[in-house]
Amino acid sequence: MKRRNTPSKEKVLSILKSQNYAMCHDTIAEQTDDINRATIYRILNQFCEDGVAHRITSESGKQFFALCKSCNAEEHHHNHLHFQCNSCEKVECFKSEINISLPEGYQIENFNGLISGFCNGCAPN
Amino acid sequence: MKRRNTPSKEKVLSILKSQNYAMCHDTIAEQTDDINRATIYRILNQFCEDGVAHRITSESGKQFFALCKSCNAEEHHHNHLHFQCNSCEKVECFKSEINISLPEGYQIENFNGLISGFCNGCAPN
DNA sequence: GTACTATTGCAACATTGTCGCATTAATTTT
DNA sequence: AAAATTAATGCGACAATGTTGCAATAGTAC
Repeated sequence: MKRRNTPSKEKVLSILKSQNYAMCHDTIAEQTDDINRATIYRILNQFCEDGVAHRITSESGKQFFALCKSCNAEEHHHNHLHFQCNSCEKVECFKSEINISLPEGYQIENFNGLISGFCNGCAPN
Repeated sequence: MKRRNTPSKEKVLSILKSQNYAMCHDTIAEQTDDINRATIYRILNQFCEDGVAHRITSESGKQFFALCKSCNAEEHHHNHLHFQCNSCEKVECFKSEINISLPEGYQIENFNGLISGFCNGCAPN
């Protein structure tokens, strides 16, 4: 299925690009002119399939999306950790890749690693 | 608030004990005699508060619960990775603790690390 | 046994994401 | 440039999962 370029996709992409944080659906929606909910979800899912963005599932189960640096539809490398602040709820990507070793016979498809706590700005004291 | 011991709690605890895997709400529910949905959720949340169990959020956002080895209400240590098989959907705890280092000023409250892929039994060839 | 209050069941609700289908519009073909 | 093809969209309904308020029930301490 060949992708088409549309104003909605460009808009969502530019919103993702404009932030240094991973974003969730509703934050993205706030910044658009009434793109339909379902459409935003579909666009985000497409971005993940195409290696444009990656998905982070937060502890509450909510999905966040961040642009990929060097992925494409064939190769995703997301063995980095994410951090979500329990106060401001922002989700950010940490740089360092973590080393994953699996037991014999296991195959990895994806890694979702999320630290939660308090970020620099929100930490008490 | 002082905890009380009830048949429902004992039942849920014994179910968790009986498995080497983390379990989700519906798998637990299947093994009980009609304990109310909400009650099971409340019991599981209590176990997490009390350091009896820990919660793993799967990629789809669904919660899984596994017994803690050496936690209590004050101290939880769950810097280990979990693995969910995309085929049989079982969630297991891996032994090795991972080393988490945070930027200056950040505070960790919890870590949710989930590898997904195919387990030994389900991996294609 | 009584008093106190944690726990339970029930029903309603909240949140988040998905899906089918008719319509619209991006892209290719003529 | 017009027609044809089909991906993308909007809408509404739905699914899945978890939470909450409230009245009834049942542990626990005395």
